[in-house]
Amino acid sequence: MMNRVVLVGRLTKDPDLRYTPSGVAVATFTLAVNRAFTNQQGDREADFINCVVWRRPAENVANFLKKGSLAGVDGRVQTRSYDNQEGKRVYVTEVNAESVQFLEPKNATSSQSGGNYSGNQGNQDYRGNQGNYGNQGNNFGQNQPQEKNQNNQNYSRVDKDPFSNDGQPIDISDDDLPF
Amino acid sequence: MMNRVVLVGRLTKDPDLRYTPSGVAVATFTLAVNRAFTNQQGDREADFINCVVWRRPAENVANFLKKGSLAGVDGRVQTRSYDNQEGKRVYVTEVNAESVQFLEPKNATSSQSGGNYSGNQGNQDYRGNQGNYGNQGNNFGQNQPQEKNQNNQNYSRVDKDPFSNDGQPIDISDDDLPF
Amino acid sequence: MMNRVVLVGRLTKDPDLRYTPSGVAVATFTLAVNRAFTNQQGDREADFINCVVWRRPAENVANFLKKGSLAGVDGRVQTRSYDNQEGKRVYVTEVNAESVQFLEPKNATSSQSGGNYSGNQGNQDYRGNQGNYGNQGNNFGQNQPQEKNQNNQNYSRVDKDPFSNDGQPIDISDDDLPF
Amino acid sequence: MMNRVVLVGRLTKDPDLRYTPSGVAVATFTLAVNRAFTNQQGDREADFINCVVWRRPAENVANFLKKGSLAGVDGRVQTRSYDNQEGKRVYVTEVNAESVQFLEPKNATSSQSGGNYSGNQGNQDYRGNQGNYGNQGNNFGQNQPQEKNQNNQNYSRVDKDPFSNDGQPIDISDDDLPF
DNA sequence: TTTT
DNA sequence: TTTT
Repeated sequence: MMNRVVLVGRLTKDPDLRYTPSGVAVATFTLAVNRAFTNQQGDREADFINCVVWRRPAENVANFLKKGSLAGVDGRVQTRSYDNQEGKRVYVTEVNAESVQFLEPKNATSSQSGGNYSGNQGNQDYRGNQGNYGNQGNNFGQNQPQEKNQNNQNYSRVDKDPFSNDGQPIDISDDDLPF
Repeated sequence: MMNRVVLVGRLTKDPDLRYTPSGVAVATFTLAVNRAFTNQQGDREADFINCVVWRRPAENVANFLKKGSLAGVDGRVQTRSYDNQEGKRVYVTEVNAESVQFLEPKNATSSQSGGNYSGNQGNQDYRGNQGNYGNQGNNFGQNQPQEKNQNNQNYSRVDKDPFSNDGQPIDISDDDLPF
Repeated sequence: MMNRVVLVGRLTKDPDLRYTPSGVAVATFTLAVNRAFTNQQGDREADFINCVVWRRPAENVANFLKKGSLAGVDGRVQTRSYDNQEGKRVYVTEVNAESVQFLEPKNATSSQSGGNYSGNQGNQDYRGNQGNYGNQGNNFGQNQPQEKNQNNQNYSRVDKDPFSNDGQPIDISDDDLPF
Repeated sequence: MMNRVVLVGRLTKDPDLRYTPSGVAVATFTLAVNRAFTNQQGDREADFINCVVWRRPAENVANFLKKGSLAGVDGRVQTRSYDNQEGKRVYVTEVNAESVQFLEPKNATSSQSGGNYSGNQGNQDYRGNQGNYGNQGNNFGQNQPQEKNQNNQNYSRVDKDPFSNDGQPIDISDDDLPF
């Protein structure tokens, strides 16, 4: 089967970075993607699309993107469900970002060249360099200049729905890792 | 901004065709898209992605696809929200299918060549050339052979969330048309 | 069948705008898209992808993009062939851009909000609603501030291969219109 | 930058499988993708898009696809150039297939469930299982039933342009590996 | 014939 | 050099 999404939009808020109990980074953010057309009232709407990104690119996203950043996402549409606090099954559709592209030019946040935070399709892995997957051809590892002040939390258990992180952390474990 | 999705999967149920008060066709269906990889337990999961399609292609979908049909979708990710019966705001992410491709070969349902039901990607054009929009190079208008028996309803008001059509039709009007 | 391409990259040169004998605008440009990974020598390469765009969006491209501009393209891969001056058949693969997104932020060339030049994705609609096709929700018609100085030619016959416009205009007629 | 292509079409010929001097599998094939719309003469054309796929998925393609097979490709547009026999530089645009999806249902060639030959974004690689990358969740490794009779060649040097394999093998070495 |  |  096939499943591919490409988005370009702006972060509605700073990304949210967390770690699974076993230490895997997960970042979530919402992209506002303005529609190309206007509605019947003549105004342009936007779609607000929830995105998840894992591991190294998650950390890059947390470090280099913030509210308002222009970013591109290449990934897959994913669905999951969980039982909310009222015991009702909730269905969630979101985008699993395999790579996130920073499109804020030269000036913004920090990166001097427009970074590419590629995710789990990592080519160089084939040559055996375990450990820095997702770090494809950019040098974020070496020089991470002036990182954003980040209030990223380190839960031992994080909210099942990373977008509604209303405090009570629940039950996303490593089982939710997409690999 | 950019927003593009391509999916290939199978319908989880027969598509649901409805009409807005002003007579515009809307079909909804869910595509099961098997993932290319297995989870930690070693089994292959699927994503269940809700899709909406409008106008002529909606009718083609209703006529030529059914539960289990293999179909391709080219469209956009869209989000909307509505207030449910408990007065709580519900956020929905779904795929607006601009074109739907029938991938069931020769034999199945009916179409002899694999039809392409192209949708509303030329949005502003729709007002005024009623009748052959979306009918791009296929001949579904002329020969719709052995249509599926269809129980499609014709509400004057349809459910705000077309995927949870639990009977009580609410408040989707022409305002929900994406053009 | 399905055919979808999404690209983000930079123009290698100013776009080239021409007109068919019947007055239809065609712009061509090449996008340099840097690869996410490095080659065996450790350096990052780029793909140089030829793009074609028709009608109103063609004019927008010519007016608002220039060498080095960051742009997004949503379109289809297309192939054609022609006989070159030695009578040899030449096969060409390029991207037909249905919409072009200007991603140069606020400052650059002109546009204040990042325009979206949507193209010919509603093909059959074009006959008859001349004039505002492709102008989806942006206001380029009204305010085209400080247009680039443009040396766009108006051939009565343009080169069959718009990317090798080596002077001798040949044989692209309206037959090459993708609709 | 971003670069994503999704195609569904039919193979115009049996795929061509070769090996680089160092033993890496490369398959090439051309997808005929029918256009959704008709040209001015009213007939439906097709695009003939050259595709390349590497390693394990290359072998799967060679084993399970043949002329006429319906297949989906998820990959990137790539460009390269080489000097032909007349010493003239030739520019090539093709699709690097990261994953290839077999869409021929139940009956055809062999596979009983519609295989997914995923390419070099292989998730399970992250856990260290070198050697069977690209084999994502399908079981082609174990049961490759009734393989097609294949005349696949094993050049020590293969043609620089894998699509014009006119006999004289030239100069594609491991340098052409996209990783 | 390539962009930052 | 094109597929159903």
